[in-house]
This record gives sequence, C-alpha cells and structure tokens, in this order.
Amino acid sequence: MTPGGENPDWPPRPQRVESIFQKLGQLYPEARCSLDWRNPFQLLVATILSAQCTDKRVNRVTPALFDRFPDAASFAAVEPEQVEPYVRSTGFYRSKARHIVGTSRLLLERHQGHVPQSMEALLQCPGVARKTANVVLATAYGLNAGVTVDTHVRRLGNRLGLVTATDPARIEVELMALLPQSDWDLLSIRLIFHGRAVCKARRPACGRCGLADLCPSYAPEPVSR
DNA sequence: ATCCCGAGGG
DNA sequence: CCCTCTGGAT
Repeated sequence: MTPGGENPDWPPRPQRVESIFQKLGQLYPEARCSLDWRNPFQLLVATILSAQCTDKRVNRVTPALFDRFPDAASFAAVEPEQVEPYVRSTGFYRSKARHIVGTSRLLLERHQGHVPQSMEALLQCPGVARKTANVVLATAYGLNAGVTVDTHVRRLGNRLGLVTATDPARIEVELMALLPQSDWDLLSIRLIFHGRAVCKARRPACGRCGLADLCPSYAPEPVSR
C-alpha cells in the first residue's frame, strides 16, 4: 500500500480519524504541551526555540534565559548577539536569537509587549509561522485556530493515511476538515506524543503500536542486530 | 530548493 | 558516521 493510499476495504477517512483520535486518547490521557512556560510570552519564545529541537532541551535553557530576560522589553533592549549564548544549545541559535529580539520589539511597538490572540497578528512576528502561532493560540489562550503541523504530525498523518499532502500547509487544511474544531489542538498533541514514543521517524516501533490495526503503514519490525 | 545549527541516538 | 529533533526565512 502506498503511503497515504486508501485501502478500499477500510472505513472512510473521517471514521478512521475518529477511531485513531479516540485510541490515542486512551494511550496518552495526560498528553499536553511539554514546553515549560509561565505566561504567553514565555511560551512564544520557547516555541520559537523548539524548531528542530526537542522540548527537553528547550526546557533546559529557558530558566536561565527568562531569568536574564523576563519579558519582551528585556529582549527588545538588547542586540541578538547578547541572547545567543543563552540559546546556543538549541541549534539555529543565530536565527533564533534574532527572531526572539525581533518579535519582542514588534510586540512592544504594536501590542504593548503582550502576545496577541490572533493568527494574523502572530504571523507578523519574525520567526513565527502557522506552526508556532497554533501552539501559542491553543496552549496559552485555548483558541483552536488551526492544527499544529510539525514534523511529527506530518510524518504520522502520512503514515496513518490521514492526509495525502506532504506540505504542512495542505496537511493542516486536510486535518481541519477531518475533525471538529474543538479537537484540533488535542489531535496534534496526541500525534506528537505517539510520534515521539512509538512512531519514530527512524525506526517506528510497529510491534508495540496501539494503532497497528488502524495503520496502512504497519510493518513487522526488523530483527535487531 | 537551500540555509540555518547543536546535541543525542543508533 | 548519518539521521532526527514540535520550522522559518530567503
């Protein structure tokens, strides 16, 4: 079966999505955003830092980072070079430092230093696209503006045959059409947890996957060497 | 399409 | 060594 291909013997896609969503809820009842944050601004910064980097490593740098730069005004007052040492271990540190300072300055100029509650406003921030905006809106404000499509959601969406597109923007549109808006954020979080724990990029653990009977990509695991 | 970037796993 | 980690900008 081609990835994303639809087996005619299987239930239609919306019905399978429902089954998968429910099953993931049983597997990860405590699933939630695993970034540490105290206010929407800290979450925004942490999410910018989480690009191509595990949340665990982000959580390792943010305490010292926010101790030195507690709010948007603190970041806005310095040059990116002064932020770099605090975020170096998260990778892409020059871009990330520049984005954090740039976003902080924009928030100060246009939003009194606060994080806006709209997708449109968030997308104006440097270093913020739909993935980051969706995380902040859903996690900090409880707003399901869209579906967060990161590397895990993309990979599992394709492997599970939930979506046919491979680019994040179209994947998001396809997923939004498959579930009620109230479930959008939870779907992303559950897929991310499953992607981290079982359906890993390199060596998916199909042998201990609770979605095996719902997955068109299920394959017996190779014998370990 | 390519670049940015470090750390950990296999 | 190579691949991957809650991407975004050019």
